[in-house]
Amino acid sequence: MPAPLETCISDLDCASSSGSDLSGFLTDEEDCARLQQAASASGPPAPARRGAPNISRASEVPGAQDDEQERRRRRGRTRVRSEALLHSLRRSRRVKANDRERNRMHNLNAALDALRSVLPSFPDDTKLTKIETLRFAYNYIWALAETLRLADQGLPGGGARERLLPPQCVPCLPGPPSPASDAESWGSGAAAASPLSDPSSPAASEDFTYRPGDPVFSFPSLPKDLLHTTPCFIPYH
DNA sequence: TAGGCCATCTGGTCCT
DNA sequence: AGGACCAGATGGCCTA
Repeated sequence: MPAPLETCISDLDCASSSGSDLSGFLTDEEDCARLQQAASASGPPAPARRGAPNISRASEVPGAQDDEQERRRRRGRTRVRSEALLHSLRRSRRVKANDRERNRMHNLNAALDALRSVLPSFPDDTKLTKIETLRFAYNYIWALAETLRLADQGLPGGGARERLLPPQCVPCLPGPPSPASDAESWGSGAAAASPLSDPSSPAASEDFTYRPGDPVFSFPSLPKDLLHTTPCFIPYH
């Protein structure tokens, strides 16, 4: 036979697993108040009360046996209350931890959004998934670094950087897509298109799969061979 | 309807 | 002790 307090606690447990919206969730104070109210309302354990007159006050029924019963009842009440408060404390900590975790994930998502915003994308309303954002950022950084490296090799003195990567091209280089020509320049697919000479290329180790027709980012001023070794792409959604 | 993506909850672990 | 971080579980939403 479930006591009111147990019912109350199980209600709280149910609330904790009910889903994402915590707007209707009990606050810590509400938890405590509710639990304490339930504990006091439930009074002594049911078996002690059953079928007996009110003998809760020791002064009314003197005697060692009754005193012992009263002590047991009090111990029981104390134990129930401490368990309830412990439960409430745990619950309160859990709710706070959930809140922190939610904020942490929101911050992480905000950082991902910031990363998306500096990555070239096409079409404009395409939103990269998290994993796509990370992979593409990896590729993009690799491509820019490779651009600088080749520029330095070809045109020592540093002027090449500005010529190859004018400010307006960083970070949004793409321009109008030309899937057909790009796909052609990539060959018939990722595997066919990338006889990668550079093992450090992201494409050499990742499962990037480019399909003909996918929008491909082309770097207008990049050497052609860099295009072949730089699988920057945005997959269709 | 299955699969992918995502948000959230949760308990464990590590760090300050 | 409390917070940050992490990974697993779960359920909702969307799309092919």
